[in-house]
Amino acid sequence: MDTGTSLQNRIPRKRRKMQRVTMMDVAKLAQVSPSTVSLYLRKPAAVSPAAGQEIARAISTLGYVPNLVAGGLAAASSKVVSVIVPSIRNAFFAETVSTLQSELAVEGLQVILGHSEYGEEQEEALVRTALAWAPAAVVLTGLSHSAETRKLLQASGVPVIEMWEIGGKPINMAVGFSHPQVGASAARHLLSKERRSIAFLGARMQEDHRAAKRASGFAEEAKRAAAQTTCEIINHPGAATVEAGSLLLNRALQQIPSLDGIACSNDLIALGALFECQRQGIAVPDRIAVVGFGDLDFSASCIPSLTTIRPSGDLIGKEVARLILGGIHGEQPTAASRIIDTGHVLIERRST
Amino acid sequence: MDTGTSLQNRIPRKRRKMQRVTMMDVAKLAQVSPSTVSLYLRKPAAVSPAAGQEIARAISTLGYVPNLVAGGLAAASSKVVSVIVPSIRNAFFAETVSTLQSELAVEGLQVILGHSEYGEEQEEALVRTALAWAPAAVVLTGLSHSAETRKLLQASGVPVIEMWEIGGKPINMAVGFSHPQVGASAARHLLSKERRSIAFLGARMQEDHRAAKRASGFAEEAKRAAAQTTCEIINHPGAATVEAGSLLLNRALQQIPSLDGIACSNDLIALGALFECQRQGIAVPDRIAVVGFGDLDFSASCIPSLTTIRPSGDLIGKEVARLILGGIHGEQPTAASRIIDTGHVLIERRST
DNA sequence: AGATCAAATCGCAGCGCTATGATGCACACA
DNA sequence: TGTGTGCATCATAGCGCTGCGATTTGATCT
Repeated sequence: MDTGTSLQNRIPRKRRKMQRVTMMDVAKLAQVSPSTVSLYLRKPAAVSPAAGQEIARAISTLGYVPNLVAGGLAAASSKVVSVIVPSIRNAFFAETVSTLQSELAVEGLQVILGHSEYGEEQEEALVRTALAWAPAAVVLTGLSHSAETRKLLQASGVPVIEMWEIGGKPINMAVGFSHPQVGASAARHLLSKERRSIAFLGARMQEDHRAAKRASGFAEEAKRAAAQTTCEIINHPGAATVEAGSLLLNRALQQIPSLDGIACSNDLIALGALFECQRQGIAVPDRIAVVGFGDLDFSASCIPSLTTIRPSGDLIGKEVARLILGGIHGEQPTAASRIIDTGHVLIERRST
Repeated sequence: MDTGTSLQNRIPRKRRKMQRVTMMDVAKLAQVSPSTVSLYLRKPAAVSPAAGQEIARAISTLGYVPNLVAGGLAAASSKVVSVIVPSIRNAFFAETVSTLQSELAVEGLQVILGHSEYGEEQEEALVRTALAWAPAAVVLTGLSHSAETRKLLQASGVPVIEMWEIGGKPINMAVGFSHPQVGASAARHLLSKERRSIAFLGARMQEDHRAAKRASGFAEEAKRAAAQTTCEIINHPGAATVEAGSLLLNRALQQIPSLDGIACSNDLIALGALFECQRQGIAVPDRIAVVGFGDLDFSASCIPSLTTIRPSGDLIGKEVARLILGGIHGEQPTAASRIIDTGHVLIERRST
């Protein structure tokens, strides 16, 4: 009614839940200032052993859990790395993400995950929310992104690492290998086995640009290396599954009756092709030689064991982690170290 | 020296980077207060259309990206869900995480990922950092956790969902299925095929409690259902791989020469067993029937196609998302809806 | 004893946002 | 004309922490 009311309302209304244990509570119990607690948490060595012990004791008796959200806000960069992959169901990326997560966890960094499902628009939305976390770094898959995505990332000033592909110009840093070269290796291998009617079997290549590049690398090498070679690229619009492998093999046989060698964009497809051969009584490698890609779990054990190209998702994860951690420790990557080629290895087994 | 120095230092030193576009910048450009911008971002309907348009325009011209870290701090709960799985390389969990991530992304929630590698200590550390993010929910795998982990979670007041297992008492909510029942289903199926010398082949069962429960469910059902049944549980200490499947099959044959049926804790192991049978000329299912678990990508396509139990990691992801989103919208789960049984389905194929 | 210096500790001012009421305003009612 | 109602908008007070100096302490030197 009267102005007294508004004066009364000046009484600070506590929004504080009085629940969460804060750094101040720890400080109080340990008889030091909050700053010292903060310092202890970040660089324990900078605090005297006595105070450190006191603080440690207080933390454990109170069950204090630091609030990284507050820390991130205050420090203007959160201890988070945003990782965007096409699909975590894909064993390639699962391996990389797994390794990356483990390596980053050592330094207290968290991985925030997103799947683009091979869509640039989806990726853009993911990048947008990723940046909203003021992450320590953003990790993307491949070098193809929408213009807007690039702009967003560039404007943010956040370190960006593109993985699983090199060969174009990265936004900032890249860790991976050349997909055309992988295709070329597969082609060379088949040609070295005297195969002259060959095909590349891939899935979803309209969206999966990396698979498409493996395919074109394959075709170009085939054309370049041997004049009288028949070479086809065959695409399955759906996902790269074992079943797709069967389908693709049949289509390849239809298109090239004399087919004697195939390279697959994924070991799952290769496995499907192997099964289909078995079903139809086609001898592998005598009649058809098969090269896969990925060196998945089963590839060494299947029948016949699968010749394949290992891209080393593991190593990619490690290198990405190294770049991120280096950046956090203030290292400026040199021009050379901005692009890391993890290479690929062709593992010859019984299927060729 | 004199007090003047400290007075001079009173001049506020700006730490502000003057880089990041903030909500205030948007407000200024749109000629409204920051509060209105915030309101618009959270509930656009509460703002007048005119102001809304103005704000939207300002956001896009400035390229404003909201800072979720600041938002999380102010709102005392961040738009993050922390998910901890044993391993993302495992196709089961990859599937669940993938679905969960997609479902949560719709409402602007992010997934933070951690792998426990089947270690309770690791899990505890992960839970600790997870809580440091004041997440909207924490999702764990399984019902077995260290006492400290339970305490931490309970004290935090954050909603906790345990997935991929039901049958014990969850911390809060659980979505999954009964592993002993899965084992029992496998046993019943083998028994129904007149198999009486059977084995359960599992990997890493000292750490993977869920696999161990499938094994014991299998053994118990075998014992219960038929008196003259020979039944062994065979464990491989390493990871569940195709190669482990080969090894395990051989060990099983050694221990039970009359072996005529196996159940595997994972389709990868089953595939390995299948390959080993093929190598040794053992007819499947005539001599040995094989049941898997997981219904992985290859299971329908391998030779012979694999009878397996589908746990539906997809559905688990969906239900977990539903619980989380319900909680965010203020729904209080009833006692019944706290535990969701997603069941399992035995898919009979040619291997039995 | 007094001066000097490094190490340890502390106080302050934000980080960018949201929650909470308060305020302003147009319109309808008495 | 004065008052109530409801909507749109706003000002304020933090959320819990860190970065930056400033200050204190204790040891060493002159």
